[in-house]
Amino acid sequence: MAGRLSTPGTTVTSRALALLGAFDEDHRRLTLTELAARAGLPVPTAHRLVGELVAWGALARDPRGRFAIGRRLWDLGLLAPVQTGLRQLASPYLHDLYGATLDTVHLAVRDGLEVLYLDRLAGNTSVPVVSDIGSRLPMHSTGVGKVLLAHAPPEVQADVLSDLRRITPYTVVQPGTLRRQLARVLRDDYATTVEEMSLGACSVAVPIRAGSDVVAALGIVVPGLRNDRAKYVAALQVAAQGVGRALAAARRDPS
Amino acid sequence: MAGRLSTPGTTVTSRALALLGAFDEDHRRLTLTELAARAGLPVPTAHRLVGELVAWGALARDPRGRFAIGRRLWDLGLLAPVQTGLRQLASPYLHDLYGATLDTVHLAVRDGLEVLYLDRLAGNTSVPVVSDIGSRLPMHSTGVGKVLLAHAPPEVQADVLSDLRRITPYTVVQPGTLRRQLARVLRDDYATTVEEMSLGACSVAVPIRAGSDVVAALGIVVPGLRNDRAKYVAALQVAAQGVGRALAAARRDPS
DNA sequence: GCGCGTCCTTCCACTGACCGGAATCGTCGT
DNA sequence: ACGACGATTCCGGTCAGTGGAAGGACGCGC
Repeated sequence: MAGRLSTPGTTVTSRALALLGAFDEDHRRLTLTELAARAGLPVPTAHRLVGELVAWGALARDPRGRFAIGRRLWDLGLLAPVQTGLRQLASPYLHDLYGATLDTVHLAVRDGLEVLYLDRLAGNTSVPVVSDIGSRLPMHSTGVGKVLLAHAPPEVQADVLSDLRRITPYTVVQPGTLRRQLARVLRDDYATTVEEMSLGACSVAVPIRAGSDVVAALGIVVPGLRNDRAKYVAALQVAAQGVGRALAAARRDPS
Repeated sequence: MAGRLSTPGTTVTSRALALLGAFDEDHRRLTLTELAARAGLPVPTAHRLVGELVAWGALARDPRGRFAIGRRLWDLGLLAPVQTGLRQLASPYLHDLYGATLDTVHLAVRDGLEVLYLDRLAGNTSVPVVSDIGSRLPMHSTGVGKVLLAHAPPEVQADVLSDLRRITPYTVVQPGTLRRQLARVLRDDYATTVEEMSLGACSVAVPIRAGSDVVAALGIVVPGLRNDRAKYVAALQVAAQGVGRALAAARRDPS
């Protein structure tokens, strides 16, 4: 009366990964039962797998017996190639930029149809900023997103343009309007948003290039854009070019 | 003539984890064959498991067909509880400190018998700094290490004191000397090093407290320590107290 | 062009590691 | 004391995983 009832086709590995996938921004700590439910596994099965994950250090138990992502996965995550390298290289330039403006500064790359934020220096202003390191936001409503979208392959652009969600009253939801904006981004080599992601927040962003490819974007969030737009664009471009040169230098050296 | 020859006791999960564990600081990119060898698995077995890991996003293939840690593991790593929370909370204070001094600033915790660096703002000076985010260094030769060691449980202190590796000619390798320094750290509430980790680099560090527990350390690396030591200590303590207050506030609020 | 070395991928029959319902064991709150 | 809930342990049936062998896909030297 025992036997295996798991739906065929499910591998052990995929189950272990499902357990890891049960954690997200809003669920950093889970009990075994929650974990099993979120991963779609029976409790005893989850128990055994989780035991192995904990033994290895992928998960950890907190004092209350709940589970969380372990330190070893944190270590591994830092080894992820593109992000870490880029983040480390760009870090000093981000700080320079932050020092010069004291506004919130972002480093982001495209991940599928979204923007992935690799780093953020939080400005001390009270501008509402929703991004956070590791978070993803839509491309059509952020400065860095527009830059990355403008340089993305046509099929990505088409996918994004076909589903423009409204986020604030000022979000651009007309494909035609956005397409025109993207053309302008290519021409001017920078993008802006005005309260399109959150009210009271405007942004300017520029591309970061490795050779001729756009590999990331650098952005700044400010309370408003008056006549000082040129100042921000200039500071951003200096920083972006610095990162680009550092990237090129690093690419020649190791790999 | 097929059959299973794997040594009994090895689980699928442990093999998948062994594959992840094959990556480290010096091996960020591996071919399938290297991966299999480092994980101690036959190539076909590694091939199948790696396929699942890639499908899930734990690993990624680069253009040359080699494997590396994937973006999804990077995401997960950011969810690791202690570090992320502390890092996020401390971030603005680190930036303030960096802005005030323009020297390299560190946030670190104790991990076993070593110091684990959670964050670093790289100063633009040319002081040789060996630490990096996620890296581990010995406790007896770094400023943050001495702070954390001074507040560590006696058995940890004993373990560390029993094996003081020499790193530079100035590294403290006499247990008695270090013990006296630790006592002074407790009295003065800050620690210093003078070229004990790398030549040309000195450091000052202070503890970060949550309540009365020391949970982390804040340090700064400078080219030399003259009469300005007091200035650094004061700046560090202001920042550390700020982080401590933020920690206390955060602890009251959510979980 | 051709042989050779290296690495990647597919195949497939055997079998022991995994599965999960059921039962047991804490540990709460009432 | 008792019920409710979650964490553990048990254990026999079975199928997912195993890995040697064979087949490709390159790249390189001659």
